[in-house]
Amino acid sequence: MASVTIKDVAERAGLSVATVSRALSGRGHVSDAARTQSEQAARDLGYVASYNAASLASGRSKNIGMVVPWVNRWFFSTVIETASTVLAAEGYDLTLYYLGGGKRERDLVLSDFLLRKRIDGMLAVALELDDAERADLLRVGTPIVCIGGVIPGVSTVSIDDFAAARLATEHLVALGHRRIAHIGWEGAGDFALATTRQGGYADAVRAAGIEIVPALIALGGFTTQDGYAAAKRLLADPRLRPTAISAASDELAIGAITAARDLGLDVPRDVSVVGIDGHDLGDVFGLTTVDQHVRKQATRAATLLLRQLGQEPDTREPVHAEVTVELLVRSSTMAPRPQRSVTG
Amino acid sequence: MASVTIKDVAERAGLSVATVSRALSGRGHVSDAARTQSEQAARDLGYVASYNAASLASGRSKNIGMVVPWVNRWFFSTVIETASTVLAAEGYDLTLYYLGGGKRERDLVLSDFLLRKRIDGMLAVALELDDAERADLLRVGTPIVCIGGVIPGVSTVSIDDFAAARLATEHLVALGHRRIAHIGWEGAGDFALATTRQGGYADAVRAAGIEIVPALIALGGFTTQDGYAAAKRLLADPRLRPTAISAASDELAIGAITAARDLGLDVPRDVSVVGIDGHDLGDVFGLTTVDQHVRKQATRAATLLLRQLGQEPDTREPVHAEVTVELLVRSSTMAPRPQRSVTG
DNA sequence: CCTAGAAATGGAACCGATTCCACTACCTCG
DNA sequence: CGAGGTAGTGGAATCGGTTCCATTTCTAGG
Repeated sequence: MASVTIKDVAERAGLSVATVSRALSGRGHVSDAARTQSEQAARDLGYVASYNAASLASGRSKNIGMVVPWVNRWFFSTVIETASTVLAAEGYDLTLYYLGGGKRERDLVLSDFLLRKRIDGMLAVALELDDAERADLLRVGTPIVCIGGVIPGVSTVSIDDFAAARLATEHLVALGHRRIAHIGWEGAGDFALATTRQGGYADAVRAAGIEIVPALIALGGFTTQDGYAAAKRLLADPRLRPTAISAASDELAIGAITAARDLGLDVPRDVSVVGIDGHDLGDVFGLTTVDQHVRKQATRAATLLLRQLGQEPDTREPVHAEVTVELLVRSSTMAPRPQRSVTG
Repeated sequence: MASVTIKDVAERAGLSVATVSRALSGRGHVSDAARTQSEQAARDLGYVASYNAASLASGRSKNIGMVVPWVNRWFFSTVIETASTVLAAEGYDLTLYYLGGGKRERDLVLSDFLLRKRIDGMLAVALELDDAERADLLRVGTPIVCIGGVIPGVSTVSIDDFAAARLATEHLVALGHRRIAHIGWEGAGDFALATTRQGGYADAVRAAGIEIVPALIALGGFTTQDGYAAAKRLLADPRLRPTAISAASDELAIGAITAARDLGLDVPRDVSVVGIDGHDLGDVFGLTTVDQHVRKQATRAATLLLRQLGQEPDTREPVHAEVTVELLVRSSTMAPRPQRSVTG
């Protein structure tokens, strides 16, 4: 009820409030004796500093805001878990701002919550900003690190989406595939990744001297269900069927594999499938993929943000870190079967 | 930089700080004129109240803490998304405490963060407490609502795990299965669900006059990978093979379905699989399951917590809400094939 | 031996809101 | 017409820390 304050601790320790504050927070000069007594008294009374009072007085809140467009998708939940662990180790809490609701919620989060002084810094995951929003955020001066997508003026950690998709698709090309489909998403809203992954696919196909066939490109949502539906459409007609699918994410790829099986097709004998992510389930599905080392990205982003918090505001410089991706060959890809229809 | 405070707003509106505070927070009596002026001035200046200052003064922080043992699992990420949406609509932020790290992190969260006065209330997901921890939490007096698992003295929203597992297993029994395996987890740590789901399975089997075969019960982790591994073991030997699997979660069930397919078995012809959850992917995998209406559980828990926050501390009574489950029959279950070896 | 500078400490201002209290102006009811 | 309430408002205390500033003590350098 009547919670224990720093005053109580000071009284018990026989010291002033100021000294106890310095002793417990580790700022300023305090004798060993004073430190020991303060700590002992705090422990005896079960004292924990009120974050609100400390924040108000010091301007530091020991809290990081994290903006995510989804939680219930592998990439995002993995980033949340990883970043949370890194931040917790440094004594930071993590307040989650989920943009699921739509445009109104999005505006509210972006315009309000940075101003409320509840957070010291912000981790934004796969957030695409328009110019006005970007200007607003920069004006506030709160350190921001984005994961996924490069935003000018804001520190970012990301992969080269274009290169990742090209790497995945080149793997199929190298195996001898000529009829390669793409399952991905439209480049819109919060998703800057979009166009670039589709671009990487197109680049690899074109570089192999293969013509782009619009009918082999299925753009839609991000979920496994979307991948399933897209693959069902792509694989429906045996005459038009691609021999391989390059998916923009592992979730789409897993959906595609499931769809192929439901159509009675064997993966990889009838159709090869490659994804991008390094999804935990890739193992179970034998999925060949381009690992984007999500945990490393998240760790690096959190670490970068913490480092920027330690710097003077005017010495902070936007940093762009790029994590290298890696092709992980498993059992969902192989050379296409020789087809009579192709060459007499 | 020099952020705008309530004082600035008061000056611009030509009112006292006290009146502006009342006008903007909606507490106490304020004339329409004063309200309008305050709001206008606040808008002009782009004023947003500092949550820290408001919390310190009022004792209300407009922030809810959410304790989760995982983020990267369907049940948990779905609860997070849903609760976040409900809370945001009422102006509450959500601070996430991820217990992934282990015992030390867990202790830290439970002993520290409630005392820091950063949160008004707590949503705990699938958290099992020992007596000492429970006593500690109750002493603090912060409203708590748990999702999954019933804790005495604390409000909970949950399903009847025992009944859910029995319902799933009874479905298999009704189809004529006699050799029914169970994939689940040990009842330990944060997981009170455990024993009861296993219990429901056992109860249904026993009620059908079938003897429990220990070799048909595979207990392990919670992930799809775990389900895959367990099913591979259970289905390996054709002579010992069960005709149906009752899994304690949809993720385990999806792993089991994948394992069966990899073994060249047809689901449901060779082996039926049923899960518990209502997982979004159930559709794609044609999974028969017991839907536990996770979003409804999360909504109810968040709503309940908000209601308790509105009540006087001494009028709060622990509430136990139970959400009813529902069998969802899809295509992963059917009657077993007649087997020569069984009867003549 | 004297003095500059660092270490150690306490008093008090301060962070930015909320809310208690006192006061005035009006209403209403007996 | 006077008493009791309620609406509307501002001044000032308050929440619980942090940190500036002043003071004292100690150490080291000249």
